[in-house]
Amino acid sequence: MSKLPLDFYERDDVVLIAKELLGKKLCVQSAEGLVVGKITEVEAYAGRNDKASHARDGLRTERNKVMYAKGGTSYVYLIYGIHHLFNVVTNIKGRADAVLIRAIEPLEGFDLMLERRGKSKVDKSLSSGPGTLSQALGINYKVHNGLNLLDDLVWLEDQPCLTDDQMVTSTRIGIDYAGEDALKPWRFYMKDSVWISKK
DNA sequence: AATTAGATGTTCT
DNA sequence: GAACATCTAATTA
Repeated sequence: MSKLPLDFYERDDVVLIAKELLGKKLCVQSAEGLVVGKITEVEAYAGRNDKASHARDGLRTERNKVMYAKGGTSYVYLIYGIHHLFNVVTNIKGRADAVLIRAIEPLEGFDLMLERRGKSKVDKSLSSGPGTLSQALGINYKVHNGLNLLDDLVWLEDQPCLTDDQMVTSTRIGIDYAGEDALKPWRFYMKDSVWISKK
């Protein structure tokens, strides 16, 4: 039930933090109600030496500037003109690491998620994918970008970490433009979960 | 079951 | 103007 503290986010190892985020609870409060999901799939993006990151080569733009904020900040942006992707900024201020949340298992607020997704049944398609999860949680890049995850709008709650044999490691999705960095094994998902974007 | 195409809008060259 | 950390429906097999 306790929120992840600043210390958790400000460490200098995105890959480790990404792995530890598996199984944690992601909570979003809105006027319509509270929605909670368990994180089942993540990807790590490093501020340095990672061509797949928006912050590659120290690049600083209007869009990615929140990646340089302190750990425990949200980074939400629009992709393909349609989907809102939710990231957790990590590392200290000035170091642009981030973890992309790619899938969740719904825990609370089923009705609200179904309504927002225009669905009538709870199944894998409700929130297994970075775009659909944001829709289910009501995350919008104009509203939820640059928020402090220690506040009461969007936050993460602690849960036991998984062991390495409870997770699967793979390359990241949709970053073919990144050259050899596309081969980095920085995507992690829960082995025994159905709530995964794809194997 | 697997592959393809179209949607959509913001950012960066 | 091209590319983009995607999803879905429609098409092909």
